[in-house]
Amino acid sequence: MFYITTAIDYTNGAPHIGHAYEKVLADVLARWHRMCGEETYLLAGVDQHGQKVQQKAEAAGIGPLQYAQEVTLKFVELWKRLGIAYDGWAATSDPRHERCVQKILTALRDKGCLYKKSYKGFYSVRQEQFLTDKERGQDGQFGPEWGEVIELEEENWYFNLTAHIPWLRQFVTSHPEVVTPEFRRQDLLMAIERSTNDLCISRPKNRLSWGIPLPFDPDFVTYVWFDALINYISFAGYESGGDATLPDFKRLWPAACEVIGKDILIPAHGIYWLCMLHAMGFADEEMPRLLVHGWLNIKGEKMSKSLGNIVDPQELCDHFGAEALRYYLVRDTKTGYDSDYDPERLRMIYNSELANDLGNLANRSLNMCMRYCNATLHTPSGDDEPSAALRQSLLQAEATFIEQMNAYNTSDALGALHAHVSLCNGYIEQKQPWALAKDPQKAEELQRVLYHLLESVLHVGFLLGCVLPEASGRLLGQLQVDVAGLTPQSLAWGILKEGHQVQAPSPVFPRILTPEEKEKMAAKAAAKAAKNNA
RNA sequence: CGCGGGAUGGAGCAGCCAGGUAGCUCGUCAGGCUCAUAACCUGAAGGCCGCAGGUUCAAAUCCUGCUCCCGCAACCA
Repeated sequence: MFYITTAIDYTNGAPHIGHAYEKVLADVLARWHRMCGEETYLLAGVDQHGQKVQQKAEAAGIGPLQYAQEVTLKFVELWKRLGIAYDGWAATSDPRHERCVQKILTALRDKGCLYKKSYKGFYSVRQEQFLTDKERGQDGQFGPEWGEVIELEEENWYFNLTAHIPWLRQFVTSHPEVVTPEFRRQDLLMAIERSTNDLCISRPKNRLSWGIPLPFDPDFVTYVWFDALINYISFAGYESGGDATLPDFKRLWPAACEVIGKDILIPAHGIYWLCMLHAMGFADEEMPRLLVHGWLNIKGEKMSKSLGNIVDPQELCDHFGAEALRYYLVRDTKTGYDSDYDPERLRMIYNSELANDLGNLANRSLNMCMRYCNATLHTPSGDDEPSAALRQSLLQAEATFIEQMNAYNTSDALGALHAHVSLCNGYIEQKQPWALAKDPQKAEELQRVLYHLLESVLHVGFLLGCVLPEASGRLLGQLQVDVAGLTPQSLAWGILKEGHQVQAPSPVFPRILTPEEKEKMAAKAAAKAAKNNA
């Protein structure tokens, strides 16, 4: 079982390109494992509670649930548009989740992991939060942005996080596979050394009402992380009491891959979450594995509302198509590292690798098959050096693809496929099938060439299915092959059978044109029309 | 001296760990081909591999120092 989760997105604003990247990455990995014949479960969802949602809802003059649901809809629409095929949906206002959170809280309190204590400090009424020295300005005072600052004493519930830190240190040290990439694990190890405080897990209701009430102290709601992180197990069926609408926890857990951003590794997932699970009684081998991705910057700058450089993924889909965006995101980003979003690169990579190289390869190969061989393929008899080299190249590309996908390295995996596509285009120049077609003596060689090309397109098109499900389907449709039951591991040369019939091609990856190019094309078409009329 | 990442032809990157002709994608220029989505193939131009030292027969690669850029800096409830 490959149980893969994504960070649940906070519903205080519309999704941006960074949200899209994470879901696309997770979806590609999930589709990859499904394709390999592994039972797979992809969980996505939204984090709906908390102060920011409450504030935004108040500003909008509606209830927090309604506000959260409206924003949730934007996420759901985007995932649909991007083809994110999740099996479970984790919305934290779901009663099944709330029940689970409360069960866990009760169990932890009974175990003695939670305690209540009082805290006194400076509190900003306007921002509704306690302030620390970090918020003080140069002059040592709290700035005007905090409004009225008062001293306040408040009781709250705490989780005995520090009691679990020695275990965590030992666990993360001795299990390097728990965090990918490795340099993030180093960050985590350093952060663990700085973890010296317990975690406050409640908010008084008079301050924050939009949350899950503590089952043993109704004046408080649950702190948002203690609520949100639990989604990974609550929606996997943990302590569900046999709820048939939820999966069987024993089958799913532990998560093979929790996809998160670098911003929430420390402290949320790397420290809180692992310690929470440990406190609940999960053993070392029941801990999830974290896949930490980087951020998308916009032309070298951090994406932020104040810079006004937020990129709307829906608009990108309108412009370039959802699959072009999917390909770009997982091809141009080295998993784990930051990358720079640039629509010019999107266009460039799509046009070059998909339209010009793969799409055109499929198109020209199919077309030659139609023209020269009556749409009929024949298994090759005889061999030659370039054809043998092509088969070797394909074998190599597939091995690399499998290896890199399993290592979450989508970019190099796709790069390997593209390398083979390039080789195929060179092979065509070398063999010149249009010349072979003119010589009846060369019929056998011609058939061999076309067979090698289409078998290649078939293999590449099939593997690409985890990134471009729709385009892959159309490609395979034109080849008239059914890949049901096929896995990357069982992919062997010779899927196309003697006498196989193919379809007339139509471009699977139409070029994305710039406005200038479009104009040029239109002018040319007009000139042609005028000529035809004359 | 807080931690980490980076500086490689016009752009984006690989190579560095295990020193030995500087490679890839895009762009530019020139050819070729005509099956194809103004696509494809071949070739060329373009880099003192951030700076300065050192080790070595040999340094983008190892060591030392420096400059510049970029993140992170938990807890702050």
